[in-house]
Amino acid sequence: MPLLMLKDLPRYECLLEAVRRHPDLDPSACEAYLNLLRAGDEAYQRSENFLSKHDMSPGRFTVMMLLYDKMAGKAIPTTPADLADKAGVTRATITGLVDTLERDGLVVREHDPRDRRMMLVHLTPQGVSTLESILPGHFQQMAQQMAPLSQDERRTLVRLLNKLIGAPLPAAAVEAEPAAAAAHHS
Amino acid sequence: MPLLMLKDLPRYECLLEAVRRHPDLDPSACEAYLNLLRAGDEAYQRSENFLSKHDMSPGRFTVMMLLYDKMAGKAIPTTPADLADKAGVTRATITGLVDTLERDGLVVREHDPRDRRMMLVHLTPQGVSTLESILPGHFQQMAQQMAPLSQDERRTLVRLLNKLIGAPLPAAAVEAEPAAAAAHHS
DNA sequence: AAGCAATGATTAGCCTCCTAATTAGTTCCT
DNA sequence: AGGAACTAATTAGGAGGCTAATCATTGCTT
Repeated sequence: MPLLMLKDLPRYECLLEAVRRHPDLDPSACEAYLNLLRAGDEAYQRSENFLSKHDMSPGRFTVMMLLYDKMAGKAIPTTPADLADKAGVTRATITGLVDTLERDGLVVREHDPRDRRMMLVHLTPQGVSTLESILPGHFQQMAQQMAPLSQDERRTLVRLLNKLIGAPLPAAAVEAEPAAAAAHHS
Repeated sequence: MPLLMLKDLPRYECLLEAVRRHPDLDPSACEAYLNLLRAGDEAYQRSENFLSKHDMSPGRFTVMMLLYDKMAGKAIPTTPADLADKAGVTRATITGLVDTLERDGLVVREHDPRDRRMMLVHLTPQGVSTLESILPGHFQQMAQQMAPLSQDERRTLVRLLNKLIGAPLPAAAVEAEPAAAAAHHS
């Protein structure tokens, strides 16, 4: 949830004024950027707030969703490394999340019999039923958050956001950074 | 930076398929929601990444910006409570951030002479110059992130996001309220 | 067959955020 | 004047991120 942002976004006129002292400031970019962060943060926090009522955090929920076979309602055994990869966090983070999920009886770890370096994590029956008790509310919650937009507006929003997602940064201009972070070496 | 989300967003067909088992799922809402979170997170992380090169975090940066008089380039003394309020975090969080900023010589704390319960935090000259050395890059960074969108698209995006920001939640339905989905009482 | 590099998971230590409890100082009320 | 109630800031402890270092197992190489 940790965003930490301005509670009140600056008005557009203020941005225009600020350009006088800061010629690098692009008012329309800044406005779009701040609103994007604000909207994303708000959506995130609302979900987090919903999940917390079920003793769940976004991280825990994500892990459980990854272990859950949506169609069959079954548990899929998965390695921590795979979970980390799919969730987009480090393995160390997965270790911590699985620790608490296991403590709460929602998942179990066991050694992969073929390669004892690996663990296999999967939902317990209790984990499955807990997850299934949360999902309907979670879906409703998403639907409510997007309720202010019509189908058409949602399509437009998705189209615009997709222009931003994964857009390659000019990299050179962001900072003198030769071939480091943007490279394909994750 | 802590978001923890699916690295690969589900394709729309998958969402349609999932509706079969989960009737509460609204595919277009879900798609819009996931893309919003993804785009917001990506923008946030890029900024965080930029700031970290200057030994700065979003939290530290926000505090410094709040202490900075944009027009005059001066330091504005502010109480921790006021900072917490404007930044949208708790006072305890501000205490921690100001601790490290003070340790690094970027801000100073002093007692308010009128009311010794209160502290006044303000930027040091070093804090001002550090901030001013970061700002141009920060502004460029925002501009680059929004570069894929035209002026018109930015306006549209802001308009759509504003429909979401601060939209009142039906509240009743978000709470644990299973069957009565259609009934919105307030 | 023994050693060494690679791979998977964990641990350790740090940061930012939270809530709840504590400490310090002010104000208000007889 | 002396407490009671309030308000500001901090501390304590927890969660979830991160990176870097460590431990365990595998498998390759000689």
